[in-house]
Amino acid sequence: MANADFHGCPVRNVLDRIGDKWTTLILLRLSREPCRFSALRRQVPDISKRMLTLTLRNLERDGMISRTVFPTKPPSVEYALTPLGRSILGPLGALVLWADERFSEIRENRTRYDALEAG
Amino acid sequence: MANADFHGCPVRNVLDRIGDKWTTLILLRLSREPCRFSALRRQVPDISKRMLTLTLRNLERDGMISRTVFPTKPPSVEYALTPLGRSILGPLGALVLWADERFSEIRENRTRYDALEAG
DNA sequence: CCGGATCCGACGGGATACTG
DNA sequence: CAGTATCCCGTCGGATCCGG
Repeated sequence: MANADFHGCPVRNVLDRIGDKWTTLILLRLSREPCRFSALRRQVPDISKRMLTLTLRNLERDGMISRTVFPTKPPSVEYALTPLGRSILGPLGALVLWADERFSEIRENRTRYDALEAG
Repeated sequence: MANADFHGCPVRNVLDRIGDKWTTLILLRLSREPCRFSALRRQVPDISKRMLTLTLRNLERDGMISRTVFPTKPPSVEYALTPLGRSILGPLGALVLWADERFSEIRENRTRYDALEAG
């Protein structure tokens, strides 16, 4: 297994999750209401079936979301946040807020930096 | 340029940074006091010169840290948080706290999930 | 409808050697 | 001391096809 030296670091484990491409978007979507697979696909634009499945599996493995199968025909599956999953919404929301407030400033910094580099 | 569709999303831009392997560790280290290149290398275990340089450059480009060159011989360079960089410590700290509090629970969930998969 | 299996390109990041 | 340049490999993630 790779990165064996990081298995014991809580911060790295959490950042590896929320830092990936889709996890945060899924969590934010599920924070509004439980959601089925197909509905998630439509509401999280551009995600592939493969990555949606993998992201949901990882979140389920961590105990952040629950997976409920309804034996209808064809079957339907509903995903919802667990208490553990809901508990990260606070810290995550603070970060999202920070991003919204400061991003224009960051973007200005980047263009200015890049302009100086070009000269 | 890749991921052109994400350039306008504040959340993705921020998560792409703090989600990478070293940025958060650097920020936390600099939150205690300004620090020189070599000191950072020693205090952030296992980081390579290459990745330390790249991470610092990205943070400087975003305006999160400042870079001050002292024309001594040999030269020394000091990195420090800017006000913008300091402003993310709150949200980041909340996340780190959450990680520390919940990681044991997450790890138990993972081992239980993996045990069921194996059976 | 909800996935799993496979193939493949792109990118992050480590190791190493060189520079001012 | 503080980087830069090059090579290389593992992983992430998209596309596609197959199955219950």
